[in-house]
Amino acid sequence: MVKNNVSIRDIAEKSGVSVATVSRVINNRGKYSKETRDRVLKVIREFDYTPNMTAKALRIRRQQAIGVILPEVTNEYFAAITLKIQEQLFDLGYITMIFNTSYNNEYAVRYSEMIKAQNVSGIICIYDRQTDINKFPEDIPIVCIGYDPKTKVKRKNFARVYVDVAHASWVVTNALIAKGCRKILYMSNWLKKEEGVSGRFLGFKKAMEENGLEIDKRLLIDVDTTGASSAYEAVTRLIKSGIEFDGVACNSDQAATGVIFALNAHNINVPRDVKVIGFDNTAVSKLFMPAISSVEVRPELQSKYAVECLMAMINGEKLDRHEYVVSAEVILRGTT
Amino acid sequence: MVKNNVSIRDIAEKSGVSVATVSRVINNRGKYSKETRDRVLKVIREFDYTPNMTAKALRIRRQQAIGVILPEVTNEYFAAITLKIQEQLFDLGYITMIFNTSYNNEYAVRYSEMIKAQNVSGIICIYDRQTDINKFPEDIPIVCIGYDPKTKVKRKNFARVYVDVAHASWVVTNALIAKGCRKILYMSNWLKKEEGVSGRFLGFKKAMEENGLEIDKRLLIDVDTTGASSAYEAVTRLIKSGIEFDGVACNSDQAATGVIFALNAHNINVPRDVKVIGFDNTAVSKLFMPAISSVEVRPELQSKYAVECLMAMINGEKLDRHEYVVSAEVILRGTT
DNA sequence: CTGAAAGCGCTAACAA
DNA sequence: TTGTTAGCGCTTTCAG
Repeated sequence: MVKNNVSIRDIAEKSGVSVATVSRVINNRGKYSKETRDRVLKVIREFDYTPNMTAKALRIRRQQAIGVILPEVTNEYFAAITLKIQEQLFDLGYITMIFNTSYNNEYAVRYSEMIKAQNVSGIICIYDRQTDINKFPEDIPIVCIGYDPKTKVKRKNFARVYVDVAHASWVVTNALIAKGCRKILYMSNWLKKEEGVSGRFLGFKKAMEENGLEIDKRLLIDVDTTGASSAYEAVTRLIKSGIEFDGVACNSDQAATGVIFALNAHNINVPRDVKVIGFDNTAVSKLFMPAISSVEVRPELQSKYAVECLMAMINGEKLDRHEYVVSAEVILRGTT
Repeated sequence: MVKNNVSIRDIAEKSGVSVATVSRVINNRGKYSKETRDRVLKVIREFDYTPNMTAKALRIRRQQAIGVILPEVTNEYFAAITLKIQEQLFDLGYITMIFNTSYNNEYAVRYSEMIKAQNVSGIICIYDRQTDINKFPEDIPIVCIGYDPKTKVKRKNFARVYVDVAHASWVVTNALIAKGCRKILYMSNWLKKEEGVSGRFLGFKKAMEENGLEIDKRLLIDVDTTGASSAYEAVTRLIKSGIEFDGVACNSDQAATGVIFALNAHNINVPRDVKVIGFDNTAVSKLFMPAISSVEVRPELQSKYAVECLMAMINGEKLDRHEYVVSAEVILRGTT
């Protein structure tokens, strides 16, 4: 059982050296003989001493802690990133503090106060299109995951990592076309925005054009893709109104399940009659039978980049670049 | 943009009072006139001052922070609890630090060091049958979620909240029986343990006995229920060997999907021929069509209890009880 | 009602 | 190579 009361002074006394020396030993700062080192280390072990990080933080004006701001941990993709971040940070001796914004910028603003008060060393923000990162303390390094590369950011100490969605979408569309699809249903919950800026639609458009295929406006569906029901209804409507399609590119696996159920309900076979691809390669895509084709966005790689460049900024290293893009991979399974 | 440099001394100077008074005002400690209060508050706002929590933590020997130890945030149920905990703690002015054990007690032990070093005010441990809570600093209040009530714990400052799984299982079994099931398949990934201690099997057994039904040993299935495939294979084997059953009680929704797919593959209709109930009421149960009947274990209520009694312990209040049990609710949907 | 001052545990500049 | 000491920003006792 860990005790909570022995301080650096106790260790200094017990090992017959000064606190400065103990501090040096603890932090591997050199300037001590091997003998002192061993003696101090022995006493530390003996008394089961753990340096008080609060005191250290106060002194060096930095907590060995990182704030992770994300919409909701309950989102599988965000959770996967958060898990990996925490693991990596732990190995580096950092604590992970989490803050769920629930897609509400008000929250994010209040969090930023707390984060400042905590003297965290850095922030990782999993972007939700709502959080205004300009509200965060300017001297704290911050990296955004999923932050739209087109958004201009003025602050120093900033980097972003994001998925090359345009390319992923291009690959998805090409995969569908290669499987014989000609009339592809494009489903998104951000269609209006995407048509303007987002890469996902651009990749789709490019692939269609390159293959000499027309985009049927009626097959551009803008629904809530965080669940299955809206997708189910949308597809049902389409079927009933006799609009034909032979491939579906969804921006979530949940939507893909809705699409598949709707097709099945009308005796349209997947993948024979219609091929379907989801997004994020979540658990449900593997749970399904046939397993749903999807897009792997490599949360562990995103976390890796994020932590690496955050640490670089914290350690005052010059970043060779401020944008890390991870390319997604299309996983073809039973629904194509 | 939040600045990071103004201290309590600055506020004291600017408002012409001592730091002691500023401190009193900040913490609503009384002993100041309304005028001083207003003046101080005005200056605080003006300078956008946020008290340095690290300094405070050092002084009062407690961080306004709670450590949440859990197997993995990627588990939907754990994530739901974590999300709610973080929200509540934030409202109470506490930071949430997370630690994923990955079901590995080694990790948990190393976390306990870090937690001690951080002077957290309390710990919430979402139990995974692996973590040894005796390894945690003895003076820090701790509440375990899901901790088996039969496990003896000696430490002070300890409370647990758990689901009455026995009752939930009893209700599930009764629901299946009420729907006409007689040969019920009981699926678990902890069968051996359950037959000994766990309440889940007890509830099943009780309901069967009360209804004069025999438990068919061949219908007690012990497989990995964290995914769908093991359940799929187990059910397929059962069908092939001609062992009949008309109801399935799973301990996860993932397993339930595997069961349903296996049945469908053999043209066995759900719910007509076989009724299926999952567990945890996760997203996939609602995604499915027909939606999968499941058991709602109220993560938000579990979080609420956990945070409440943790706060009580932190504030030195005497707990009226050390066990909080939340009763689960069976949600009947399309598969029954 | 208000202020002076000690000190939480640590780091780092400076002295030896 | 080692020690002394100031001070990080805050709370709290004690004196007024």
